[in-house]
Amino acid sequence: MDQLRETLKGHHLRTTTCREDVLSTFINKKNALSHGDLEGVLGENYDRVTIYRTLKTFLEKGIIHKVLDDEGLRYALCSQNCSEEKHHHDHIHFKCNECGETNCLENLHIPAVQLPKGYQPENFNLLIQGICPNCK
Amino acid sequence: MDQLRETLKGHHLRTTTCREDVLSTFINKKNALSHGDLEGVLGENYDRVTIYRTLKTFLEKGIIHKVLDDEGLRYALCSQNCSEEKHHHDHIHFKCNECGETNCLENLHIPAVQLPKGYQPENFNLLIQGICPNCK
DNA sequence: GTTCATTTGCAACAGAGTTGCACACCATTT
DNA sequence: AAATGGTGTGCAACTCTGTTGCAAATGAAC
Repeated sequence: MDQLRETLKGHHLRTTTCREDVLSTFINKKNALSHGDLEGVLGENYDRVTIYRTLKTFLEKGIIHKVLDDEGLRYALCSQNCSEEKHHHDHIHFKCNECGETNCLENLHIPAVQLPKGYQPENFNLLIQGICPNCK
Repeated sequence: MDQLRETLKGHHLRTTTCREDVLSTFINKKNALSHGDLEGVLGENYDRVTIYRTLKTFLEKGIIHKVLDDEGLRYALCSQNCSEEKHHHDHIHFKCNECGETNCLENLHIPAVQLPKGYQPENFNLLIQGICPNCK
């Protein structure tokens, strides 16, 4: 519980129950979550709008990052300590076509790609879809 | 013009003016297009809903595929001849942070990634964001 | 405990995408 | 060329997702 407060403080955020609950939901469920997922869990306690704003704040402060698949937008915890200034974002995400869960594969790096002349890459995002170990 | 009819027929679709126009828009503009983009070009001639349904049909038949970036959903022509049964989708997309355009990099392959045990990949989607040659 | 800035809830709104239904159109048959 | 049947289109209404403005509530610092 204090862990939550620490994290929030570390990112220069006031501790509020909503923020604590959203953060702990991310920590407990390990996979990427959509706004709808969070609303499902916390919707009784907090307003839709508040959850949207919490996500937006977390994004800006570098606590979470966006995860995209063909179904839409989700969010996941940043592994490295991202901050407002510096986001680390060369992610590999694996989406299971069976259970629908999306997870960050933290330890992997995206292999170098030889881009055609003139392209100046800034960040990389690899989405792999398939079957996850749990569904195999 | 006959080219369009051929393509539609090849995917078992009736030729209608809307489908021809949507298809030729994709062929002329080479980058990925959102529903909104198409509505901007063709909205005077066709209903919003019709454009949605055309996109859905094209997706199902394998004429176009989804492209996602942090701003939302777009569509681009399938390079290979995809069909209803078989989509070929190991794509690299490059989104320019300057002009906002997203393009498929057709000729590149995604290098192999060493996945942890138990992960069974089916397809890969790499989104690279940065500056494109035109905006450099 | 008071204070002030920040956060929250509510209501209203905006945009994206969907559904049902009647009419129009395409391709096929005669 | 006209009739036919199945498919596609336009319209209206709706749902879902996300946003904005404002007043009331709350957190942190004094």
